[in-house]
Amino acid sequence: MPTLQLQQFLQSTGAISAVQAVEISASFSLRHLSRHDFLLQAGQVSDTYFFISRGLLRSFALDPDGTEVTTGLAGPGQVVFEVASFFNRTPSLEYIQALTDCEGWCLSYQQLNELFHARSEFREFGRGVLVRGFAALKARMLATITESASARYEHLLQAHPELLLHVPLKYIASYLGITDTSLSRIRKAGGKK
Amino acid sequence: MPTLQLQQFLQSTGAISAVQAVEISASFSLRHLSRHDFLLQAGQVSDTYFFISRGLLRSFALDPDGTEVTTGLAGPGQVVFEVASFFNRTPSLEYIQALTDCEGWCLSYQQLNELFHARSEFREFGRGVLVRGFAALKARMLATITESASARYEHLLQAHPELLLHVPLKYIASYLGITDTSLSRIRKAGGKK
DNA sequence: CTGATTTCTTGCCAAATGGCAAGCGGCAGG
DNA sequence: CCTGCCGCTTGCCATTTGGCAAGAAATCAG
Repeated sequence: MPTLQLQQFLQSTGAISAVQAVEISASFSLRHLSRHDFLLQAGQVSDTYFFISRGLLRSFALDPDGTEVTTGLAGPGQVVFEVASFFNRTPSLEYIQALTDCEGWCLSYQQLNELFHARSEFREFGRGVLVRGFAALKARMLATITESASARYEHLLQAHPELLLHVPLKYIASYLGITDTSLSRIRKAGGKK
Repeated sequence: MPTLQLQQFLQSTGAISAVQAVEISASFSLRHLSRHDFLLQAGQVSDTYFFISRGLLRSFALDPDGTEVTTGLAGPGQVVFEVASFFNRTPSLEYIQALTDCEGWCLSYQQLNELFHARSEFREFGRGVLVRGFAALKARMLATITESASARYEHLLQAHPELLLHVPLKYIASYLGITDTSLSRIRKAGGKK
């Protein structure tokens, strides 16, 4: 099984050795998602810790009016799951949906917990993933406050140009905190910021 | 020592029993901060896991222009530390400063890690704290995108009316993602949102 | 292949927010 | 005291962003 990407990911926090990564990766199971499939729906308890090896996923919530708000975008090399729902075993407020056909490796809550108990290095890794996600969200929050919409768009493009190929404009817009109309105008204005 | 608040906090995630809370709380040491003291400065490695028993603290970052942006506000019953710096042992990008005289209980990184190794229930607790903080930040991010500035202000007031007493307007404004001028106008407009 | 839907753009105007500067009032330190 | 800084407000106007609607373009499903 081509678990190389997964093994590299397991080593990415520095807590897990190459040998350990091979052993741990054996606990994951392969899963495919078709475009538009939901990995998680609001009301369910998130029970899949999903490492993406191929494809793009989007998480979103509904605001009081029922409008979808994109809360996250993820591609190969990232894990997706709803942190609060997964660890607290509470119903999720968010949806996670495949934007393209996807392939990845997953663990259930129970499997992850068993690994946590059995392997302290995997615990460390798990914490590292949480901390990384936390820091990324803080950075995004800060950018939302300090940068203009067009600057945030430019940065997203530089960091993840692949998104533009498969993610409808409106999803990117709500991720950036603006409307699709505004994003269209920002793109028209082009490089001149 | 009046560690009651701390013990209650330790029990708040459900992972730690009352008896365990008493034992664990003994590892914390009391610390006082005077108004304007820094618990952490940018460039330092966050090494204090600080549970607030009295007083208010503010965390902030500097944007490229050198303007302070309030990234967090915390009071009694909350812990403050810079997650990424603390766990990754990297220099912090943020400052944490006392807005009023403060009292609280703290652990160093080493002490916290020793407790993690010695006590699985404290590990669970630690994860719970991280997850809680993560969920709170996600909620704040979502509100920043979906709600108007005045709505965000009203909600902050309802949730933490005590802040208004000790936190200068400009700090609250940058926490909400607006200028102090705009916040002043929002307050003038009053209840009518 | 083709009709239907979704996605994207654009024009017009309104609403929200920012930038700057002046002014006021209180509080702190000399 | 009294003086100076700090915090807050306010007026004026510019900029950003949103709401709505129409139309063009791309994409999807049968």
